[in-house]
Amino acid sequence: MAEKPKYYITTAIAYTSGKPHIGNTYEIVLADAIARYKRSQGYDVFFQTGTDEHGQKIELKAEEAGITPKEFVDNVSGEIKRIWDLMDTSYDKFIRTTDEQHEKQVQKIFKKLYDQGDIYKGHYEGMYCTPCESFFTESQLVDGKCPDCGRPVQPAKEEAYFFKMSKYADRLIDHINTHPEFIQPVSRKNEMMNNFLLPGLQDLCVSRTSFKWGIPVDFDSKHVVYVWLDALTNYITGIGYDCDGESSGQFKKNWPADLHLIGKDIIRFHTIYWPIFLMALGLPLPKQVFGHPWLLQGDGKMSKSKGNVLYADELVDFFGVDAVRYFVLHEMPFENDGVISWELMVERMNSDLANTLGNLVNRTVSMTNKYFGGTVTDKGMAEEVDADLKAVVENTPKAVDAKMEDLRVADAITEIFNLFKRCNKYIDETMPWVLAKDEAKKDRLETVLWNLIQGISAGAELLESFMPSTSKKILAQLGGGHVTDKPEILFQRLDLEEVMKKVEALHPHVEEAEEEKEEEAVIDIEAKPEITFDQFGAMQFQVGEIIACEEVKKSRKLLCSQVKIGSQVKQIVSGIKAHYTAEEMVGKKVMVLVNLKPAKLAGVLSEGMLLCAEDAEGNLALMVPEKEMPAGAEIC
RNA sequence: CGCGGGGUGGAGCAGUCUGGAAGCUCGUCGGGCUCAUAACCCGAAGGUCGUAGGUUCAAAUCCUGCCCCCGCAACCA
Repeated sequence: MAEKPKYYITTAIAYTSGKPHIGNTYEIVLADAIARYKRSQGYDVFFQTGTDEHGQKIELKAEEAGITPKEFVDNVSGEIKRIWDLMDTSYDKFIRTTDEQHEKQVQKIFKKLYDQGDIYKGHYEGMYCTPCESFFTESQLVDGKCPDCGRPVQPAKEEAYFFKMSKYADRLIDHINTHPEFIQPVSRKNEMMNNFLLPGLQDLCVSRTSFKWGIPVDFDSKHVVYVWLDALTNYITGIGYDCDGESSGQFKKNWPADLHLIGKDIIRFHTIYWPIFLMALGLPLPKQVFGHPWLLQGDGKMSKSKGNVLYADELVDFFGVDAVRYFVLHEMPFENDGVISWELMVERMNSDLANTLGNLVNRTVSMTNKYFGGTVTDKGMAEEVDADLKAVVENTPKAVDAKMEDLRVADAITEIFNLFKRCNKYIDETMPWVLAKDEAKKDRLETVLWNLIQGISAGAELLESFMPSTSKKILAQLGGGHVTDKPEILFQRLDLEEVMKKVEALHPHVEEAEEEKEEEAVIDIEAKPEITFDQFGAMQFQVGEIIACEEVKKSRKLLCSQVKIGSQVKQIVSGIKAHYTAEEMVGKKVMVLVNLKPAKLAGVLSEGMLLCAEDAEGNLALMVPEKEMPAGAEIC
């Protein structure tokens, strides 16, 4: 009565700031394929996904939309769940970080870690955006600026709770070294070690006071729990972890997780902070974290501003659920980013799904109907050519298994399609239509069709993990020897031009973007709150003459200029190396914000700011006076 | 000298750890076949494996320099 081995797999929980694009959707489909495969192998699988719903960004988005944060996340979380369901994913639990059970546990965990001295109160020094009244970590900055309003941020302090990362660093380093499979792909391991662990881990700030939409620290109501401590714990709270030792049987059975499937951008959180939190809680670490690559749009990264974002539901409208599943799983290599575009999608659809697979099923069903009225059995008239087919049929499950063991899902699918190709070849080798003309070869013909049906069925069964409904449809059509009388077209070939026309109708942006360049580009940026004249008056602008300029060593973007303003000379560092050389800076008269608090950039003191205009591509242009003006002239 | 990944026929990728005749899918061209969704099968053309050197009997693979691209990190005051 050996129990089936358990397998606990999770995806990262999706952040509810907006509708997920195909890249996000890839992750859930990948996880689903692995979960289904493990189930088919007899594992007792628990598959968890969900949504991460706290944080300032959401608070702001809700405000913009004029609804409460809860209403906002209810909407988006519902939308995400709808897409996960649309993609036919077989998750067992969809957790939301706003679930009462989760929130309660996070509070308890925070308290426990505080009581045992892993969390202490201190001061947070981070980058502060004054207009937005928000702190950001370096990693949240967009191009070094405030991710919300795009303005520069300043270093500042606020009271905060910290987690003593350093206390557990050695244990983590040891764990990573002794468990080479822990971080996948292995190339990521070095990145984590060299960048974060070996130089010494800094303590992590685990609370915020600058916004409200989070789980409150119950013993200090000014603070909410930092989103990562909140989000990561979903992996244990979702299966019934209890901080007071009352964890559910489900938790005891499933933890530690066998696989955390995440995007490569958040590997750091999952291979450093999360393990350390677990150590602090006295829990075992997950067995494996796999940071999968990204799906990118052909002509550059997906971004909403470029208008080239692909959404799962839109793709499904064009191609159907299983075709989209097939594409994302097949096109995504193991270690490098994959590419998706309408053209590639149509190509895969036509060549793999319609031609190789769909047509194979269709021709097999047709022949079985035509020659045997829809029913064949094994007549045992084997010939030499059958051997190779049978060998492939027999070996494919093993090959698939080997690939899946290494999480090489794309390769596993390729193995299955190789089987289908082999079946197509078998038809040409045996030429059933020739056999059909000779009554004496009737039994041989029936054997051939039987072999074919066996082969295709074997492939279809393997396909269940990847394209569940297609798998069912094929098996139903073949019926183990009693085929349907009318083969249903599994995948209809698509005409690329027609598809592109429809896409064009849906997304006219491509043309618009070109027109914008020809006519005159206009840029709308997010409006900032109104300021008073006094606030404006607080800023002092003057004309400055650049008398010397050099590149800042060890920096990619910075130029350090000596700027003459009246009789004094200020040193100003600017991130404009990509747009101006040091030589061409010298002699320019530019607009300078003079009374900005000095700060160090790359260790170099900067005592002001050179003002630039920036276009949509991030090109910069220094502001220069339209007429000759002396250095030091006030700008008002 | 911050860390790391990448540059392989027209397109998208494997191969690099463990040197030994450059592979897959699509596209192109030619042939075959007609059961099938103008599908299927066979064959061919097409690559100095980013670049310059080095090690070796032998280098896409190992070593060194350089040039591009991309992540992370950082520093766009």
